[in-house]
Amino acid sequence: MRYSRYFLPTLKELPAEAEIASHKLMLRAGMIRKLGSGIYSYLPLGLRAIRKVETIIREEMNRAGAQEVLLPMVQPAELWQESGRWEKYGKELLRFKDRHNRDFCLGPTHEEVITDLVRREVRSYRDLPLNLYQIQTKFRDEIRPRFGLMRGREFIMKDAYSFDADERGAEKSYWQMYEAYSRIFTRCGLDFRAVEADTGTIGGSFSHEFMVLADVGEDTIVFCQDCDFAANIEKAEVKSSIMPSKESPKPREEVHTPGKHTVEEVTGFLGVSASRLVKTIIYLADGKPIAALVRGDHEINEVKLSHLLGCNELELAPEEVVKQQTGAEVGFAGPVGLQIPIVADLALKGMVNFITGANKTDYHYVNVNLSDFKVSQFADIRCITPQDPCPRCGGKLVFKKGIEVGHIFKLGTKYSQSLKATYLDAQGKERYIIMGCYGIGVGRTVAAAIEQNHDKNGIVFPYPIAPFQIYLLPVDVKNNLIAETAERLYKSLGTKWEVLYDDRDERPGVKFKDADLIGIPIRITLGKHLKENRVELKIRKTSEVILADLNELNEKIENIVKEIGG
RNA sequence: CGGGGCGUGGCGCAGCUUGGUCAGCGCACCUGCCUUGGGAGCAGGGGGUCGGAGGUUCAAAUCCUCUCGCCCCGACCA
Repeated sequence: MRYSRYFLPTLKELPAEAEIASHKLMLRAGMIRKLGSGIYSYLPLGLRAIRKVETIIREEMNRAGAQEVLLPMVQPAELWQESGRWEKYGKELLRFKDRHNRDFCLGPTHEEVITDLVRREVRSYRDLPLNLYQIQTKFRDEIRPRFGLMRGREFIMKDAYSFDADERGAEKSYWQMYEAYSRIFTRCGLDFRAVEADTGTIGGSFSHEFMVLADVGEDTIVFCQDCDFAANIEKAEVKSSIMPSKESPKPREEVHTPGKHTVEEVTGFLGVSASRLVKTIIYLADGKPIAALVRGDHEINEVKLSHLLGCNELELAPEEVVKQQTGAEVGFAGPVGLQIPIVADLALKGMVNFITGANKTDYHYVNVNLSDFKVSQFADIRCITPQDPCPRCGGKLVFKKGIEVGHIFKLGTKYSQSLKATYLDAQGKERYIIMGCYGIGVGRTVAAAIEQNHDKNGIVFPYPIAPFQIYLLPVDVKNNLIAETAERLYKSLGTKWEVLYDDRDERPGVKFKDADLIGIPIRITLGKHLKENRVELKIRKTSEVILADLNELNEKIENIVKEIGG
C-alpha cells in the first residue's frame, strides 16, 4: 500500500476525548473515529488489525471443529419473549418497531437466534455435537460506554454456541473452546490469564474469563502464587478461618459520633482499627430491603450476595429507604433493632465487642455482640483480600487488573428448555440439547493488545496482528537512487509481506514519527547508506537497527520475523 | 439514572468573571520559494450562523431559561 494514497489520517495532537493509551493511540494512528457515544468507524488501518485478529480466531475455531455462520442482527421480539429475555434484558436491549408496528431488537447476543435455528434442524443425537460461530456486530445500549473500543455500544464480537447430547459431550466442547481461546490469545501476542468467572444463576464451575493483564482493566483478578488458582474477584470464594476472640463480651454502650459517617471517620474518631467495626449496608433485593453485614476493613461482594439471596436485581437502597428502616441518616445504620432480614459475612462469627451504627443519627454502639441481634444467615458475602489465603491451597494471593477479552460459559439447558430445542437419543427418547456459549470481543482484543504494547512514541503491534508487517521508508523521494530502489523493493517485498510504502514527499522526521506511531513491526529505511547498497532495518519493539545489504535483505527480514514471533 | 466537567474553523485551545475594540492563537490545509535522517523556514491564502432554540439589552461567544451532544466517577458486560 502506498501511503500517499492510503486513508490514514494520523493526529499529531492528543484527542481531548480519550483517557487511556489504547484509545488515544487508536485515534492518533488513524485506526478509528467516533460517530457517537460508544459507536465507532473503523478506518483502513484499524480494520486491518481487526481482520488479523479475526483470521486467527477463524483458524482456531475451525481447527476446534466449529463452523462459521452469520446470523441476523435485527431480531423479532417473539423469540425474545419466548426465552423470557424480552422482559429481563432491560434497557441494554435496543428495541424498535418496523413499519407494521411489530417489535424488534438489535441483537446484543445470539442465543435466541441460534437456538431457534438449531431446534428447527437438529432432530437426532446423530446431528450432535455441533458448534456454530459467527463474527458479527453486536449492539448493547450500555449505560456508560467508555474508553473507545474497550466498551462500545456497537462492537464486533465472535460468538460461538455449542450443542451437545449429554453432559460429558458438553464438558468436552467447553474444554475444546478453552483450548482454542488460549491458543487465540497466545497467537495475538497477549499476556493473559484464564480465570474462573461468575456463572450467574446457573451455577457450577463452568465459566472462565480470559483476562488481558493491564492496569486500565475494569476487572480485578486474583491468582495464587503457589497453585493454579485464578479467579475474578467476583467469584473467588473466601476460605474462612474463624478465630474466636478471647475477649469476653461487654455490655453495649451508645457513643456520640457527630457527623462521622464513613468507616474511616468513625474508627479514626474512636481510635480503633477498621477490623473492629461492622458495616451495615441496606440493599433492595428485587425491591425488598435487606441488611448485609461485613467487617469494616472488608468489601462486600454484590455478586455473591445476589446469588445467596437468589434475586434478579440487587441495588443499594436509596436514602429514603435507609432512613425509613433505620430511623437515622445514612451512615449510622446498625443491626441492633433492625426489622429486616440480616445477612452477615462469615468473618463476623468470631467477633466480639465490635462497633456498629446505632440507628440514630450521630450515634454508634460500641461493644456490640452477636447476641444483640438476630442474623438470618451467615455466608461468604465479601471480596477476598490480599490477607486471605488461597482458597485452594492456602498459598499467597496476588491481585491484578484485567481486561476481559473472552468469556466461555456452559449454558446447560437454559435456552434449549425455554425455546424447546430437543433431539431424540438412541433410545428414541426426547431430550434437551445441552448448550455452551463462547464470546470474544474482537475490537477489545485489539485495544487490549495496544494497551499492553505501546511506548511513548506510539503503538508497538505484536507481529501476528500488525496491520502491516513492513514499513518501507525512503527518506527523500526526490532522490532518484532512493526513489527507484524504494519502488523496486515495494514490488519485490510485496510478494511476501504486507508492506506500507511511505512514498509521501515529506521530510524524514514526519515519516519516522508516523512509522513509530502506527507501530508496524519492521521498518526499512532507505537513506544515506544506500550509496553502499545498504538499507536500515529497524525493529519497532526493541529499537534495534540492523544494516542490511540489498542482496541479503529478504534473508535478514526472515530472521527478524522468526525472532519477533511470526 | 445520580454526581462532576466540556461544547468557539479539521485537531488542540484562549476569550466568558466585568456584554461593545472579539472572531483570535498553535497545528493541519492550499499556492510559491526553500529544505530533506526524528513532526523545518519564509511569504501569501482559504475556512468558524462561537452546539441548538428562546429571552434580556441600543449591543450577546460573553448574562438568563430551555434543549441537544460529548467526556469523566458509580450500578453492566465481550
